[in-house]
Amino acid sequence: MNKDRPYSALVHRLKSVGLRPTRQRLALAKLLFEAPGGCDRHITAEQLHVEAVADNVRVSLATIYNSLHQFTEAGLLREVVVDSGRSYFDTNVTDHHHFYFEGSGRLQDIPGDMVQLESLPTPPGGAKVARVDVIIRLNETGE
Amino acid sequence: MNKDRPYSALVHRLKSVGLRPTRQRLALAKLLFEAPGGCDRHITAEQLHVEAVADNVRVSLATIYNSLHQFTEAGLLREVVVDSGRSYFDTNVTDHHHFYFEGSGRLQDIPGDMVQLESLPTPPGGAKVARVDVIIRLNETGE
DNA sequence: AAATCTCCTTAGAACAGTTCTAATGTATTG
DNA sequence: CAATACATTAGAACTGTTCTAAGGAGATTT
Repeated sequence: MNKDRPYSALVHRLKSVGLRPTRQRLALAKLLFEAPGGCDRHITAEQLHVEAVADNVRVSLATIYNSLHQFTEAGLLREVVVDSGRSYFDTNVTDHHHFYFEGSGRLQDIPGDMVQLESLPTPPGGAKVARVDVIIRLNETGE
Repeated sequence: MNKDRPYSALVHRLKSVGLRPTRQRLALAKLLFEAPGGCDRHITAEQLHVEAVADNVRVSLATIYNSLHQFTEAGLLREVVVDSGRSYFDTNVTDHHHFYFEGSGRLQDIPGDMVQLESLPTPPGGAKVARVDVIIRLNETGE
């Protein structure tokens, strides 16, 4: 498809959410959204930093955190909290839930329509539901 | 075998899960399980430490962490992960879920039977379901 | 392209929550 | 009561994240 042409899909994507398409943001967006294999990713800041460095992208950890938060703010990523002390960022921003492998710390998507919630209780005190997270915590047996 | 006088229900409770009823553990158990009001609690290590000190219980933060983990291990507490960077411990170990007020960081129980999950997907690779967490994240409107 | 403005990136320090260490203290056992 | 095994402690260390202040780079105007 298109390579590093000035107006690649990523440049557009960043601009459309009000973010300047800087070198760092583009490189990170490429790693996040155009990973080989194209599947959805669950990545920590540290992991993304390692990937960036391995890909000869000179980027500081601070920028990784800045970018991840900006992308999340812009709706390009979703933050998943399953483990205190680590934040995962999910490139799948559609409605879905997660398996969490407690042994390895790995996350796996569950399509939204595979978990049916009924009789959701009314939020107290006029609060609005921001999101419903369903996390199925798994213990690896063997593997 | 009848050496233990029923000095308190808490002593018994600790012994029955294989924990020595030391002063510190007893004091913390009292704060956790016999709080005035008797309602279920969602507490962080730091909060419990403040309460202990306020109650003239001399206990170090390290012991708070040790005890919270031991209690959790023993099934007396349940750890709830809703926010990376903070661990909540829940005195309600029955099957239930949570409202999470994102603004204030407050947790509120939802009885287990008020959330009906159907068509739970099969865990991949022969993994066992350890627990299913449902977290309804709320935005406070007003206040 | 130069000037300019604004935003971005950076290294390292700072920070919060948690765990570790190793010395001392205490409940239990014999 | 002595011996033993486990518990507690203060503080250091560690991890993941955020902050700071200075220089760098994209956008805009000339």
